[in-house]
Amino acid sequence: MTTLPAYQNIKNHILNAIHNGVWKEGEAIPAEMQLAKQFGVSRMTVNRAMRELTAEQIVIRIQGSGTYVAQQKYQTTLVEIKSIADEIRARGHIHRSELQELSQSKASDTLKALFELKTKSTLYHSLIVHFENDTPIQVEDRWVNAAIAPDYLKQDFSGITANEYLMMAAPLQGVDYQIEAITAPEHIAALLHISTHEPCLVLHRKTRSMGCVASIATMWHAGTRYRFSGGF
Amino acid sequence: MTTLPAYQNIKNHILNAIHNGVWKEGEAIPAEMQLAKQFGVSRMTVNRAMRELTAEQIVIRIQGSGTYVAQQKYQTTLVEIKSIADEIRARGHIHRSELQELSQSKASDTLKALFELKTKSTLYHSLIVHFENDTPIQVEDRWVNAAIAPDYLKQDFSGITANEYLMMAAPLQGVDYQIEAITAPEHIAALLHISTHEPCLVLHRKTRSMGCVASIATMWHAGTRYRFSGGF
DNA sequence: GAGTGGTCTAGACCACAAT
DNA sequence: TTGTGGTCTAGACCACTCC
Repeated sequence: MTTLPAYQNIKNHILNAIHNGVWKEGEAIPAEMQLAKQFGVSRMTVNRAMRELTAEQIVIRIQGSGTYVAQQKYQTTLVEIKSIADEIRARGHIHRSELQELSQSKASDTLKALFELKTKSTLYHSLIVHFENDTPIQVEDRWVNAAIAPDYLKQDFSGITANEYLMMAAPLQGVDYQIEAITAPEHIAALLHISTHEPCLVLHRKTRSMGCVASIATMWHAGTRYRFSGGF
Repeated sequence: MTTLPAYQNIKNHILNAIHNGVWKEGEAIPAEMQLAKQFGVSRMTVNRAMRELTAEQIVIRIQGSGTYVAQQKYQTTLVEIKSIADEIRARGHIHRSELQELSQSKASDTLKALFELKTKSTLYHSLIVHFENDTPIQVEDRWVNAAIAPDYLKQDFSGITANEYLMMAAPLQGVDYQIEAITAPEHIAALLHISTHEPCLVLHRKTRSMGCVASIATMWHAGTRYRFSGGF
């Protein structure tokens, strides 16, 4: 273990003290000048340590008053899921999509239940393959509530993703997700250019708008070519 | 419009220049000394501006080399990842874990890089299987920085999970994740009671404490028995 | 060896809060 | 008025990269 920078030692000292309950939520922490003397360090060094702890929401600082321990942080950790098109473009690669299917039908019993419908309303269905530099990266199998997005069939999905259109068509109220690892059925595997026994990273997403289910999508990714990532 | 702090003006100037394409991704930004002269300001003030832009992932800095525009990011929605033990208990099922391996060693070159170590420090390694009602649900392969959790080897992992102990041992500062779908190597597949060609949902997690990497864990789940879920 | 970022100092002036 | 944090300076030494 190499010697840590002075500001990091100060941060660790503060973090430990809070963690061990020496200072509790809302309580005041010694002033910069005092900590500077205590650690035999310049005030600027203490200031950096405290400024970083402020950015990390460990403490709250009030000018003219003092430094206080912040409310405890969220214990749950989060993973970000990004838009496939934005993600590809952000990497500086070319995003292209191919519309495999676009149709309209009455909801089956299964879909009626999934969409939480009382009657067998009209649904739209699309099957789109997203490419990154001509490599198929995602197959997006989507059902859309016609009542929410009546113009869905008229969209040009080469210029706008289904997701982007839905975000424009109606305000998003809520989302539910599931992520799983399974093998793909034949027609999906073919579109991804993989074999049927290769693992797929699958994201199921249900979005809500206007008080009802707007869209249910299943997004298939080749396990060898795609992963979700995130952090804080 | 009150006058902004000098460091904020510098940040805005850099952000605008990147936004307007003056400097593109990967390109170098003028050195601290040069910016200090250009803005008629001390180098420390430029340093603060650049340090904050680094924390915001706008730029990347390489000591001895220079400052470069980072890749742009975009985020949309979030998935929550819960503690396996809590999750099983919350479902009203019985959680039990089996310690397969617990050892100590010097970091290999690969691990040294992953832990962002400068020297080949001591690491602990554990391999734990988590059961839900006697069905293996997760294999947790974990490396721990001995400097952060010196008592790791002495823990009784039947009473406390490795994750719970680490949360107690040192305050958590940050987490990074990756989720992928791949097939398991033989020894993992055997522990999960699955075949080697069955898809696994794999979570890689790196946690930070005290300014360094505390733990790197790989969590393997049978694709047929486990999924991540969340929403808002 | 020259240039870069990483850190640190010992002062300083200011805006603001508490008293 | 006193003490707090917010900002800034003009130096400095170091580790590192690049040539």
